[in-house]
Amino acid sequence: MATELPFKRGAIELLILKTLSWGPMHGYAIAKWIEDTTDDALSVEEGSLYPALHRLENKGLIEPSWGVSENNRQAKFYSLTADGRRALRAETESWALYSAAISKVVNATKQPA
Amino acid sequence: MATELPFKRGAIELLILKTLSWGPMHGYAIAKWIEDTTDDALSVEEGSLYPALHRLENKGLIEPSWGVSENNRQAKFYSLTADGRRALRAETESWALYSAAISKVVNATKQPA
DNA sequence: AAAGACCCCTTGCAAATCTAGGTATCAACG
DNA sequence: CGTTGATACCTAGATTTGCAAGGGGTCTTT
Repeated sequence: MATELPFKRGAIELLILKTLSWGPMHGYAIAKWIEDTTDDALSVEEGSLYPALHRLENKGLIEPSWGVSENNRQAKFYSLTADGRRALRAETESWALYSAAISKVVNATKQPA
Repeated sequence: MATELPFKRGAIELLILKTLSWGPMHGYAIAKWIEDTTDDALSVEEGSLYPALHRLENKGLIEPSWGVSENNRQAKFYSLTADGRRALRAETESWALYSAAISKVVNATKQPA
């Protein structure tokens, strides 16, 4: 009974890039891995997944190539491009700053000036 | 020169609720306080701020009343309602779960199964 | 033969942030 | 006294993006 946590802006793309940093993977497996890794706290809907993959491809951050999945089905394997690796670093850093900033407010204990 | 960190979905509302937990405050001051507290890592645009305030008001989470600001100007002071306090608790918890889940993926070091 | 998991996709809605404008008041400065 | 800058509020429109709800097809298991 996972608490359904809707994705915020841009989060899916970051997670996809991170997932692909392990090596080429197809969309369905990417979604599964994210769900597994977060103990189903986050669920990656296909209606969010595939558009996100296409956006990343259009931006030149990932590259597709057809292959055969571990279950013997046709599948599109995506791999990170050099730009994709750069974007992953940038967005990871950005996420760290962002979540730190939010936490700073949420955990504030002092009155405003 | 703060790194511009665009807000994700729903984040502004959480920060506004948190800010108002200190007591009634007007919109302009809320924005300033958030920017100060985060050392300008987050900047609260007025085009995001006021619609967010109106949304919160429509949901019954905050309540406005006109008064005079510390700079001797007419200002709309918002205060948390009981529902607003509940929402603050709920969204704080939700943010903690969400950011933990994202971090779990972003900081993962092991290969997927 | 049927069911269910696997794997891809698109359309269209809804929500929310930001850009770019606008109005008005007050204090301070030249 | 006129102008500038900070204060304080607002909205319209563009853009983005997550998601619900559909669709298609393949492979395995029962």
